[in-house]
Amino acid sequence: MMTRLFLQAHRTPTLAPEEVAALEQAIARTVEFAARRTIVRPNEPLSQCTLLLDGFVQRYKDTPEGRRQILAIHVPGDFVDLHSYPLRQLEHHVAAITPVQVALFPHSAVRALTKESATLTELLWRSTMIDAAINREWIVSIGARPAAVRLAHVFCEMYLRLERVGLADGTRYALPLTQIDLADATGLTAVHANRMLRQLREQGLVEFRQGSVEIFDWPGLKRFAEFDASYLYLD
Amino acid sequence: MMTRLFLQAHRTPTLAPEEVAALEQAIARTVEFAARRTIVRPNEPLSQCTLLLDGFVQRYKDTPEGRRQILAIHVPGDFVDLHSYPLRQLEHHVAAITPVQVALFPHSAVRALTKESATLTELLWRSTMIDAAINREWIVSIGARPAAVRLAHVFCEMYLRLERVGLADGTRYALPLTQIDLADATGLTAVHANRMLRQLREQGLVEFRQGSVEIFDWPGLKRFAEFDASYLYLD
DNA sequence: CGGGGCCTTGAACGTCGTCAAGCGATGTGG
DNA sequence: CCACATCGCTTGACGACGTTCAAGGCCCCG
Repeated sequence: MMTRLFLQAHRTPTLAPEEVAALEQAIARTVEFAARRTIVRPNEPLSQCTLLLDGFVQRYKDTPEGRRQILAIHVPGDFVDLHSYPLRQLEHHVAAITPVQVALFPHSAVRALTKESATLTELLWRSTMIDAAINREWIVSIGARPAAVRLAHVFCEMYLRLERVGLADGTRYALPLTQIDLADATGLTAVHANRMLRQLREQGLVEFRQGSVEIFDWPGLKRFAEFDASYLYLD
Repeated sequence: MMTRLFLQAHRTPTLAPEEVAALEQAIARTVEFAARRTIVRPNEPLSQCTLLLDGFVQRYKDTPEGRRQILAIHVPGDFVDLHSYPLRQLEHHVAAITPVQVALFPHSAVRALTKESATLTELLWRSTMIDAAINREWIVSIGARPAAVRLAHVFCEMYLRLERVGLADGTRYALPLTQIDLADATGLTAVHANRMLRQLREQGLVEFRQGSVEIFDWPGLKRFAEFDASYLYLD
């Protein structure tokens, strides 16, 4: 059951057993990538989609001035580029953060799934729309929240997303990013991200160390981050 | 042909005549809204999608601190909330900017369309993914570009989107926003947006006055904005 | 043992936000 | 028909949040 984590993360709409089977059978093969390896390059014709089975993946763009903006951080159970099915190519990079294992769905198989079942169509489409909802929340964070709040917000979001696929251990979870990654995701410099992380730690809210997060005070962190989970559509 | 502008904006994949007809017949009715009226409220159950026929629409979120972040600006031919079909409710506001006319597609009709044609499914899905690609580019702008460049980038984007649906007159087009709206879209304050607009004007790149934009130097503006249109997927 | 990431901290600077005031246009009610 | 309020635009002065530049430490790896 390669699709187990995906279905655990996306429970609406509910699939019939034969729809689950069809989804499972749409997988052509699995592949592994080493840490920091590129998975998809911008503007190259694509013929398959990538479901993340294990490890962490990022999507990002670089600006001509040499700044990198991370657009999304993906956890196991996420389709990292399902949008390549309707778009046919992507305008951003997709790269492994850690060593990863992925399952590949040929576009032709995705198309076949949409023909077979309107419910399956809805589920796949929905998962790309939740991705977009996360993008929107990041716009709000980067555009309207001060640095420390942005970081706190990321820790809240990643906690819920990882917890949902069974990758949180109480209030602790692995988030194998560098402070540079975190800065590139939140529109900050690494220096300032570092200072804000210290502040969050000293406030007793959350600690980020060596790629892992420990939440000391979940209600306090949520309050500080102005975190409202409705954008994750967990229902 | 209510769907004319939508099909003009989205030419890939190409529909067969009967698919165009099916799309057209999925419209239940048209409705008008006065300027600045709310069209969709967050977290309310939705049963239809809204295609913008005429006028401008914004999507936004408010933070507890009272800052408003605009997430998207929609022009005629845009489906402003097609994502409500798979999501069933939205986590943000949708509101008219100007007086608008919209066409309503019941979710049941959208579902029927996805059953009828995989190509239609792909087209509708694709339009929501282009929306998401625009969200991503806004993340880059807000996260990694200085104020003046952000504004210049918006003017480039809106020019191409409006030009595609025949709403640009040479290098001039209507963009009926206030400076406050522009600031809320770019993560700036109105005061600073005002100063940067003056700078762009004095640099001879672009002028924004009374809800309309005139581009004086398109190549220069594109260069200044680091504008790469591939995220609009115009093919 | 040397080199390169990554993290950490300090100091100085600058972009952008805040506060404040004034202007013109619009609209509403006395 | 005028008085007054409201809204958007504009500009100045000041302050702050975040960046830049710089240096040093730690750790891993070749």
